[in-house]
Amino acid sequence: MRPKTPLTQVGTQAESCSLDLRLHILGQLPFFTDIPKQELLRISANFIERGFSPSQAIYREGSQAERLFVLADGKVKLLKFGANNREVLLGILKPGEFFGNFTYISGDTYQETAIALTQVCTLSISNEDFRAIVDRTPEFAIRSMQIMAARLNASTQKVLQLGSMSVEQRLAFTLLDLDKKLGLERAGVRVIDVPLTQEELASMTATTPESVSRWMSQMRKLGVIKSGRKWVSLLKPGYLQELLNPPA
Amino acid sequence: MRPKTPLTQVGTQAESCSLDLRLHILGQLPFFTDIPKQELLRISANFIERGFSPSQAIYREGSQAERLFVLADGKVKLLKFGANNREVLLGILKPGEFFGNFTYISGDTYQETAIALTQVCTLSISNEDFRAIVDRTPEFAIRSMQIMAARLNASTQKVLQLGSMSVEQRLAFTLLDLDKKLGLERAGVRVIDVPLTQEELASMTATTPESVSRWMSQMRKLGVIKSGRKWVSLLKPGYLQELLNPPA
DNA sequence: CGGTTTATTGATTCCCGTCAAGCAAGGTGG
DNA sequence: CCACCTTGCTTGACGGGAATCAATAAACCG
Repeated sequence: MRPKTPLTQVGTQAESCSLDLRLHILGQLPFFTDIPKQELLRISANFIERGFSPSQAIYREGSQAERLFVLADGKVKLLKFGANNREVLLGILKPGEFFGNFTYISGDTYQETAIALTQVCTLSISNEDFRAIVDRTPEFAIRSMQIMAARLNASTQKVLQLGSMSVEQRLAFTLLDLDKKLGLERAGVRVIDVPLTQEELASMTATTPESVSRWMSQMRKLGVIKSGRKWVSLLKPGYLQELLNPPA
Repeated sequence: MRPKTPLTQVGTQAESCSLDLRLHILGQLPFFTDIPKQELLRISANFIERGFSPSQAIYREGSQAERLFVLADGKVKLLKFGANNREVLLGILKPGEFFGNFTYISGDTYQETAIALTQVCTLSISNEDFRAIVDRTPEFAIRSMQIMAARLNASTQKVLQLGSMSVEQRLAFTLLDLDKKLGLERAGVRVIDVPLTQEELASMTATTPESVSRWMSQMRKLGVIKSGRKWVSLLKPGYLQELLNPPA
């Protein structure tokens, strides 16, 4: 009933990632298409890479926001502390996504905490370098705005979710969302490829670990999902989708 | 117990605002400080103005997103439909704020609906003109990003609110927030200067009109607030602030 | 002044959070 | 390889906060 984790495993490597990776990663980002090759080389020279181990903080809410990060490898969670000592999980990032400081307002601080969920490799650029690039590459500015717009939409989506759905719907929605973003085929079965505890799932959906567990047990009995310690797999996404539609 | 509305009244004027307003409004925006005078003139020439009556839609979620708006006068609400036919109020804008389409992705649509709460005057610029300005004014791009970052923070704040507070706390928080943003002194009393129904307040806080009414009745008995049809006034903001702190 | 919108209040139901106890999995070290 | 300990998951019992249903009243508008 509870198989071993089917998620992508990463050996406990050194906490840094290969230099080769840098240009490769950056060059493939949709973000940089349309950016002249020469400019790209210049830009990539400004990035530095760094590795992190699972559960290690990449930066914390409130500390000096000095860099803009690109996730090169692994998974990262963004979170923030809310009222009543509750931790709210804002989102999960996969390779290629940007996080950290987008704006460069002198003296500004990070608005949330970023923590590695797996072995992680990041590329990052300083505020100053970022600003310099924007100044000489309008296309870069537009792209940045598009990314921020996408992030804003995602956040708005979360507001909608929390503001209009029941716990069950939020869970269904969140699993479908995670599957769409992080799902992959593993031995012929769809798996959400990120190690999430039920407590983390609870803090994503504004509920409690107990409620998550109860609901997942139920879904497991119905054959809608499979799950184990820190992993979930969707067998009948259609069933979850149904839950989101008004019941009549 | 229920005095007449103490809010700012605007006569039912023509649905447009004076041409003089244009440069005046734009010139005073923090957004445009640091932008060369000459460029500012050029930019302002691209804006067109338009007026709206209370409850009139400025644009709707899903329709072609063609313009970026600046609110010149009046109050606007942004909303979106969530699950279970529930309407979620995302925010309230006051003069000087930007809304509409920030990004110019061809074929993109507005992500939310904007509705006038009062008589409203807007200035707006087309996607193309906006793009042209960004291309030749990096400072403008940075400013835009800062605005988007601020919007993202506000949205994140709302996620935190919905994800970690009780109904009572959300109401207290929301009133304090509205007061900070839209509060003014009227006959020696602080008033939240925007006509909001309890239903709208409910859709801002993810609760029901009944719960809002009950809580407000209670607060009124305690002398914490005064309220009437479509208006609220905070007498003891400190009391509301207390509600937000962990009860021990 | 009639009609519509908005606010109030009570009765009732139920979702889901809290508290509590026990179990399974995984990692570590002897 | 097993004992041990930590971390994560499961399940039950219980209570309360808040949604729902329903009816009335007050405020506003033409």
